[in-house]
Amino acid sequence: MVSEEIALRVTEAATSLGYRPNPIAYGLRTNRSFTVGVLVPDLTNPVFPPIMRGIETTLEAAGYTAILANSDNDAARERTILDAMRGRRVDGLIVATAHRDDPLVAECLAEETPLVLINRKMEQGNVPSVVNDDAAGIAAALDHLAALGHTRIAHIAGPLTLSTAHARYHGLIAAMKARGIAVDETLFVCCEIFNVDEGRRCCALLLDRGRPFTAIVAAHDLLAIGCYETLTARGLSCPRDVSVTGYNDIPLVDRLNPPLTTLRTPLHEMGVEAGRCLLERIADAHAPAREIVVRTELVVRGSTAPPRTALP
Amino acid sequence: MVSEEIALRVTEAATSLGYRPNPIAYGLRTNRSFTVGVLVPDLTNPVFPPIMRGIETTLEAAGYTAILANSDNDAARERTILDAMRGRRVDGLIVATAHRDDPLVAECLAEETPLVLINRKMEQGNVPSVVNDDAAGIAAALDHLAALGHTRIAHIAGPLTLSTAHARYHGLIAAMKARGIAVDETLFVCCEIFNVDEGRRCCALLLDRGRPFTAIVAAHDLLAIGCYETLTARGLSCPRDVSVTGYNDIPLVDRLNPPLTTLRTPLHEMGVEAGRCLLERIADAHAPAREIVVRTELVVRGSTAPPRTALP
DNA sequence: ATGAAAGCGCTAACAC
DNA sequence: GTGTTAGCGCTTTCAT
Repeated sequence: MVSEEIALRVTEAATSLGYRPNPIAYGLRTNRSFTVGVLVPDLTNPVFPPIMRGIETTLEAAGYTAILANSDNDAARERTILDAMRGRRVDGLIVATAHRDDPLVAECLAEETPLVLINRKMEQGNVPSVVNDDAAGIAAALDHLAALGHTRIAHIAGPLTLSTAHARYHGLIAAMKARGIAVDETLFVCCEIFNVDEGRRCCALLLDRGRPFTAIVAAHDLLAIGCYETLTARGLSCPRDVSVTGYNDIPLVDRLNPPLTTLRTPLHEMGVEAGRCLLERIADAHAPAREIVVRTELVVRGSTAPPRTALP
Repeated sequence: MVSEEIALRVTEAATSLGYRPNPIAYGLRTNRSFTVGVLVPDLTNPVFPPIMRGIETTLEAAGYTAILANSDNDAARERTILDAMRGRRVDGLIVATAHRDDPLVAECLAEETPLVLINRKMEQGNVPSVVNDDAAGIAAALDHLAALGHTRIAHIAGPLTLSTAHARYHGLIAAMKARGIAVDETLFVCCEIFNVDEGRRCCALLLDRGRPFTAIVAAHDLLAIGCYETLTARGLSCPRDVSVTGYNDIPLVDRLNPPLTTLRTPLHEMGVEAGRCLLERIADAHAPAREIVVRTELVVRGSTAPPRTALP
């Protein structure tokens, strides 16, 4: 309607004058912030940075930015953060802290805040989520150990209120049963958090129980590293005395002594999918809640070997 | 002026009705977003998560939230991100990607955007920054190696456009001179990025030059890890044939084979300080630009030992 | 089709 | 002091 040239000159003038459309004003009017909240337990856990980058990749392309917060596994903090994020009018939420039955998530859902769980899923409620195939992953670890000849297998599980921990725990039991391996629940212990200290503590607990075992399936690489330490402290050698497997294949575990046999999860890809899934929900709050399951791959390294003799 | 009870009832009613002050409207009116932008090269580099957490700690207490972006060391991306952040009307910027002479930073400064550099500083321009004492750190590494008896010492530096790399490079040379150790610049090589691949490549380069050395001072832990790999690949042993030191003490380097001798930098604290410093600048854009220098501590582990014989 | 005006939720400036 | 109003920069609605 107006000449091309004029249009161009106007645009030029605008930029040269330093004009930038103000997203705050835009947001006020349209009631959107083009911001999404990402809630993780602790960014320092090496699984989260790649996930964050994946999320960023997707969101950025769609003009969204992420605001990140760490809950440190503290429900009160989680509540504060979630409130603050909703107060800031985030357009959606990506939550990596959810428990299998999480009132905070339920609340967000009730308020119709678009929400996607990552590395977590809800027991019920039809919440979109991105997870890896925990049962298959843990079964692969078990298969590997069984093939090496292990039959007395211990498990350090995560807190069973977390879906991943729950799925790995029950997946392992199911896999053991399927393969005719005796399930001795005194060889199963649950940690409180996925970190090295807890791995150390749980491994000691296992050893102190006095029931013989030749392998430990840990529900997280950091737990496996804790096992390394306790084993060393007790004068035991991995893999000679005890084989250990981890979960997630975080950076540098391939260079530990011994290199850790673990399950590789495509963390970046999970982040990408979570972002995509959230954008879908933002576009249509009543879109069907998809559950995206990514593949997990066993990476065999030096921490697993045939059993020498049952311990202790 | 109005009765306590009424006031309480009003507040109650407000919350029960789900009222939340709208920060978007607030921001539109006051021209503040209570948001700061944090720009890092790559969150996946283990130095950044603790820094982020430190930043978060400070900002959160002051009611600010951080939006994070990764530049992947790409100047064009950096520009896009910075534009996007300023477009979003961030109240300030924390930048970990700056070069010693960075036009983008200069531009932000010219626009009077409050800005703090972290783990970087500018050659000139009086920009507030939080850094560790690179010269002292690298000198501590050198002292340690010298005390072990090393005299032929190689250095894998970072890109010299980065202030940390620059300070470590020149700090090392100064320290060598001060101790009467011959400075052979053919034993110095600069990498392009701080990562394992570059460490591998640079170590190979050093070996291929054919000048004998018994120790490598790497400007980053990831570079040191790359050295491990090349040394192993060439049939050399660390620390028997070559001692290696890193920088930053990132997680798990204490559990490598051998455990890495490195310099511990208080990353979380640096984040906290950067946040604090930025808040100061936001409160008063013309506050004096402080340069905060945190202490660095040498952590001696298994990757350094007395020299056996000069290589190759 | 095009242009004018109202209003998003809040605060700051202004009268009273 | 206290209550009212204008207006932040944008979109959307409503006249024209």
